[in-house]
Amino acid sequence: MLDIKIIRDNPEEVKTRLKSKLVDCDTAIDRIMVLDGQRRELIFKTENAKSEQNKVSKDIPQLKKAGEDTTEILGRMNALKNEIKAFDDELKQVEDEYTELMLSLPNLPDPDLKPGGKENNAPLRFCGSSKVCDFEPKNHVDLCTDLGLIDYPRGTKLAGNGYWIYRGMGARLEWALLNYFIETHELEGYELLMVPHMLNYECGLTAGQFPKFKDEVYWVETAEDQQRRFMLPTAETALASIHRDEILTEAELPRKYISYTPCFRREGGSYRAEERGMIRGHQFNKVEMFQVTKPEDSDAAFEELVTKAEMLVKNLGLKFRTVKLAAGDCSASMARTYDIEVYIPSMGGYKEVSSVSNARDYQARRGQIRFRREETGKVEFCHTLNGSGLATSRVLPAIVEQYQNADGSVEVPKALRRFMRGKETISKKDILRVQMKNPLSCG
RNA sequence: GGAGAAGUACCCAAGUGGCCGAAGGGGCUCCCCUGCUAAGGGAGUAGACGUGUCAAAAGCGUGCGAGGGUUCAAAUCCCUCCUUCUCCGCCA
Repeated sequence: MLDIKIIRDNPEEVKTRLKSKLVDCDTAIDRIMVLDGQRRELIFKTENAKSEQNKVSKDIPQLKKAGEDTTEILGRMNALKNEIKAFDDELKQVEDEYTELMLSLPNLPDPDLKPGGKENNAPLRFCGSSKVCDFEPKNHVDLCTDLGLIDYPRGTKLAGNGYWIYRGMGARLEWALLNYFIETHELEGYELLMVPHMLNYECGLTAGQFPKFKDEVYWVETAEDQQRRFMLPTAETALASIHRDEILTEAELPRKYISYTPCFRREGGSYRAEERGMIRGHQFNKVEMFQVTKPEDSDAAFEELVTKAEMLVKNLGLKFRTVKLAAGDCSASMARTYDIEVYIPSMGGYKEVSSVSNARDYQARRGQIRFRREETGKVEFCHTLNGSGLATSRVLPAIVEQYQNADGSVEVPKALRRFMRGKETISKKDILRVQMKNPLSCG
C-alpha cells in the first residue's frame, strides 16, 4: 500500500511512476483524491457530532438524579444519534471504496529502473560457461525420464497435468538441493521456519497478492465452516505475515528468515509447449529467504540476498546470469527485482531460479509491520525483502542438462555430494539399484 | 467431532448500562530513605490508529478478542465470528 500523503502531495508524479510499471492508475488515483477529500470531510462531521454526543451524555445522569426534565435533551440526542448514523454509513461507503482502490495500487518502482516491460530487462552479469559437448545433448525431460529421476505420467495420473513425481535418485537429488540451500542459509545466520502451507486471506493481502490476484491461487474450503484458506504460492506469502500487526524493537531488526515449502500455482493460460517437464508446474519446491529491516538498511539487505542467491547457483557450478528487471516486469508489490536465471541448454536460454525483491514499506503498510526507533521513540514501518534461495525444481533441470555425460549419465555437482552419501554420478544402473532395495517400488 | 468455560492495558486481575480513557496487584522507569546481602516510602506507566498540522503540538474521535445490533448512553445487554483453556471422543 502506498502512503496516501505521497499521492496527496504529488498525484501526477505517482501516476507517471506507475506508468513506467505499465499500469495505468490514472482513474484510480483521480478517484482516490476525490474519496480522500470526502473521507476527511465526513470524518470531521461525524467526529464533531460524536464529540457533542459525548459531552451531553455526561450530563444526563446528573440531570436525572436532580429530577429534571430530560425530554428535550433526549430529543436532541436522538437527532444526534441519527445524524451520526447517517455520517457513519456514508463514511463507511467512502472508506470501503477508498481502501479497495488503495489496495489495488501497485508499489512504486525504484527511480533507477528502466521503464517498460520484459524487453527492457538488463542482464547485469554472467557467470559460468557452457560445457562444450562432443555429443548430441539431451534435454532435461528425456534425461529425467531415462534416468528414472522423474515420473511424469504417474504424476499426471495422481493429480493431473502440471504435476510430477520425483523418484529414486531424482528425489534424492531434489532433497540434497534443499539440504544444501538450508544449510548454507543457516550458516549465514538465517532462521529456518516451517510454516503452514494453507494460509488465511490476510496473508495474501499483506504480501500484496490479494485482492487482485486471488484467482491465481488454489483455495481450500471445508464443507462445514466457511473459513477459506489458500495453498501458498510461495513461502513469501507466509513470511510476510510473520510480524503482521506487530511493533518490533529496533534491536530485533533485521529479522532474517528462510523457509522451505512447496509452492502451489494455478498458472492459468500458461506457456505450455516451450516449457516442458518441470519448468512450470502447479506445485514446485522452493527455499525462500526473507528479511524485515529498518528502511535505511534495505538496500544493503537487497544486495546481500542477491549475492546469496548467486553464490548458491555458482557453487553448484551452473552457468547463470543476473538480470535487473525493468519496472514493468517487477511484480505489483515490489519496488525492485533482480532475477537469477540459470542456463537451460535445451531451451537455448535462461530460466529464473531466483527472484530477489525489495518491497520497501509496501507490504509493511498492508500488514502493519512496524518497529519503534529508539532515538525518537516513534513507530515506523519496516521494509520487507524476499528472494528465492532457490527454487529447486528449476535448478534440477539445469543440473541434469549442464552435467550430462555422453553415456547419458549425469554427474552430481560437488556441493551436493555430501548430501547424497558421496554419490558422484547418476546413471541408469541406479534405477535398478533403487528398485531392488525397495520392494514397494513398482514399475 | 461432542460438552463446557473464558478473552480487559507489559503481565495477573476487578468490573452486569452513565460517576470506567477502566479498581487492585506485579513488573518497569524516576525520586527519597536506609548500609549487613535487600527492604521501605513516594511518583509515573495505553499503547496504537485516525483527524488536525508545511511539519509538529494541543484539541477531538476510535479503542476492554473481531464485526454487527439494542439504547440518549455499552467493557457491561443481544447476535455472528475468531482465539484460548478444560473434559470426552478420534487420531499421525
